[in-house]
Amino acid sequence: MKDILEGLNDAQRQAVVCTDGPMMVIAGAGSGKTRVLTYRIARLIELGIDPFNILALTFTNKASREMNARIENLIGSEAKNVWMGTFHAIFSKLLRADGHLLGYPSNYTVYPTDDSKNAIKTIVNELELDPKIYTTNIVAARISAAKSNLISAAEYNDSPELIEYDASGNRPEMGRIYTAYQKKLFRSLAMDFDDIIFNFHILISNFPEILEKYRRRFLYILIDEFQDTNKAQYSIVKQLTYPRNNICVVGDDAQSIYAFRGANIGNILGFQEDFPNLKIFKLEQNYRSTKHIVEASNSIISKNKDQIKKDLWTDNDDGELLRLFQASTDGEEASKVASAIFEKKMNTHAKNADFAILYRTNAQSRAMEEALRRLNIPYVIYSGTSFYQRKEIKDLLAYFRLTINRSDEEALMRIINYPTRGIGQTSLKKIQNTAVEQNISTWDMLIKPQELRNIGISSSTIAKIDAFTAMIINFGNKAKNSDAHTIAKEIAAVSGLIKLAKEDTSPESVARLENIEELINAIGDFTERRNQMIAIENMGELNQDEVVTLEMFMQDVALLTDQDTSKDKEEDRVQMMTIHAAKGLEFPHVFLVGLEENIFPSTQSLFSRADLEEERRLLYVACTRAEKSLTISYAENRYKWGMLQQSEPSRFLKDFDYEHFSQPERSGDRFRRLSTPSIHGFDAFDTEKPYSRKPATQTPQRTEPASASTHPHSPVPTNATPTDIALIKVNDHVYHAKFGRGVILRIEGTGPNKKALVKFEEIGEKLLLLQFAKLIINNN
DNA sequence: CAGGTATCTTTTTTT
DNA sequence: AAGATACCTG
Repeated sequence: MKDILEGLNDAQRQAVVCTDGPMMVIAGAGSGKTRVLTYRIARLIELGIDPFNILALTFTNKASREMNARIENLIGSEAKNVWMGTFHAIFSKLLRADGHLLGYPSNYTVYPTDDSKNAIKTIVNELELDPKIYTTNIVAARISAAKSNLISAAEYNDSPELIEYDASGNRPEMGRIYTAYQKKLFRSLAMDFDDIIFNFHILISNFPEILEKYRRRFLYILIDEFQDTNKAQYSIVKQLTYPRNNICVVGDDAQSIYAFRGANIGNILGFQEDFPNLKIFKLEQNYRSTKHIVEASNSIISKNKDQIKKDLWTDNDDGELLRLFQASTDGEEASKVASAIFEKKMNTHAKNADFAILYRTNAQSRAMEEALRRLNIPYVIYSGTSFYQRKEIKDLLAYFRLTINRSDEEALMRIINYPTRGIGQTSLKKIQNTAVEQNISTWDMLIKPQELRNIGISSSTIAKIDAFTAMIINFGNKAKNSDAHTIAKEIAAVSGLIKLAKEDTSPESVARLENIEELINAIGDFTERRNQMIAIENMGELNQDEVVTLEMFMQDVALLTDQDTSKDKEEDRVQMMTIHAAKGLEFPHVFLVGLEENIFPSTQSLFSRADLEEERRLLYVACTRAEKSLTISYAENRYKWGMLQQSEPSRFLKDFDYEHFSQPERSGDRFRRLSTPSIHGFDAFDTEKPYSRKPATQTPQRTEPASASTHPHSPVPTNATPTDIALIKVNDHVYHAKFGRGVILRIEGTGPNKKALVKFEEIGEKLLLLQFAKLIINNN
């Protein structure tokens, strides 16, 4: 026990020692929060708490794996028995056990985002609604928000507020779509990500005996990144921990970056009200970064209004000054980053893995990749879900999914005619419609030849359908008794997917084949690992009944988003990822690229202070990842959708305290640009300015675009409808914009930099780069 | 019904 | 620039 407490500072130790009752740790960036969590769990176990009674919830698989490893380091293999995982991983597992009470079998499918969006698209189609109004993304976001806030489809349709909201947004049918969507999911015996949380909440709310069971099981509950929990998650945890209230939450409001997913910062603020005898600990000493980095980061976050007062400090050295540079294009930015890494490696003998390149959006990785490759610097991209989103992988997974759950409609539709086997759109549409009418799954229709004949499917088509269903049934029978690796290989071959990939000899197709092989290998690894675990549990005796099935693999797969696919683990590579993915991680040298308006902050966050503050917290997260050095950059021009577009430096750059920066590399003149107010009209709603700070370099000077009179235009009145849509008329083209009702006042500039000054009722004037405007404005 | 070509749409962020 | 989709032809 002594050992465990050693090496902790006072605040950390107090938090670790306090084992019972509700407690909250407000932990600044790099203050040893994971340390507190892992030591606390280790201590609980040493005090004699059964690890099976401890529930530790995280937000990423990566975080839970790391924590598990660290606990194992402290106390050995008992750590494995802790219930540790993401909210989704843990509750989906529990739903496999008890979901039958809600009508879900244990082999229900988890729909990845793509599939739920596809289902929504189908529904909008079926209900004959306008897909331009009911766009998949908007509908998906509404449904997701509803579930995160524990609003069922029925409640949604009963809520005057929501009805009013949707009506005023010109989307009165939203509730109907939600209802149809849930019905469709249930018919497919599928849940989307939000359903996992939502349904588990229903389960414990409607079945007291189940709630009681879990209350007795989870005597101690710990939550990492508490600031990222949404209402549904919080409600579950609150119920589970009652009446013992042995709950420990760890978080940092300054690092809340998942509001878009329903994360509710109010959970942190309200926690104290829910647990009056709460003990609060603050970790404010940063062990990770140099003084310059900590202080520069503080200067950023201090510009936010909504925050819990905190004073992050460090005892570490001043370290290097931060660097900021400008490049003329995204390509040049990438080359500069690559050469900087190259040089630093030469000068300091740093390893590749000491470097991280962070960006706001995944799309920015490409330029970086090319530059690194040119200099032969090895890299790895942590791009969340990308492997599982490749077409060939989704195809093969769809075969697996259908093998396990034949009601899985998205999987069925994806592969019933892929590779092509002569089952066409028209027949399928007919079959699907009939299935919907009879409220059975499409699969159940497919296996009724008589019914198919009745609705006019030709006998040759029926024969093809029979062959297909027979194949899947055959897979299903074999999958029950053979191990995952064997059946996976068989499915890949028999389905014809491998043959299809081999027919084509293009490099892309070769890559596809490799991906298929990689997935199959991953399943092989999985099978082996599980077999070993089973063998250990059985003391080496191999029990014939215990086969590692494909179903076991598939239960994990939808929830894996990290790169969990075995390949090249600890190799020495430069790491590239989005800032979101970097949360919780640290790197000696960080390059933060693309600090430009409309990227960072993102276009979609420009119109509310809350969104803008979330972007600023994201910047704070990015900066605090760095241990020794931090280099920030932006490009003046950037390729977007294949077009070179002008970019402006991010407004956030002027939030930094420049005494922590070295002089820009060539001319002092560059800082001047930083203070250029990026967009007219921002002032109209920017309640945060004026910022009271003295720039290290000279005072901002507006570099105004070409005079307004270049292209005199009479105001174009809008047909403003009571929606959030503006009509913008430019050169005889009429566009719909999503900024609110507006009128174009004038056009400025020419060529690629042409801008329109638009007056919006809600937010005042805004200068839209027309090229850019085209992107966010749908042509009517 | 399949395969080709022309046109359109897309980008926040993640479980 | 790339992937999805709509349309067209055999």
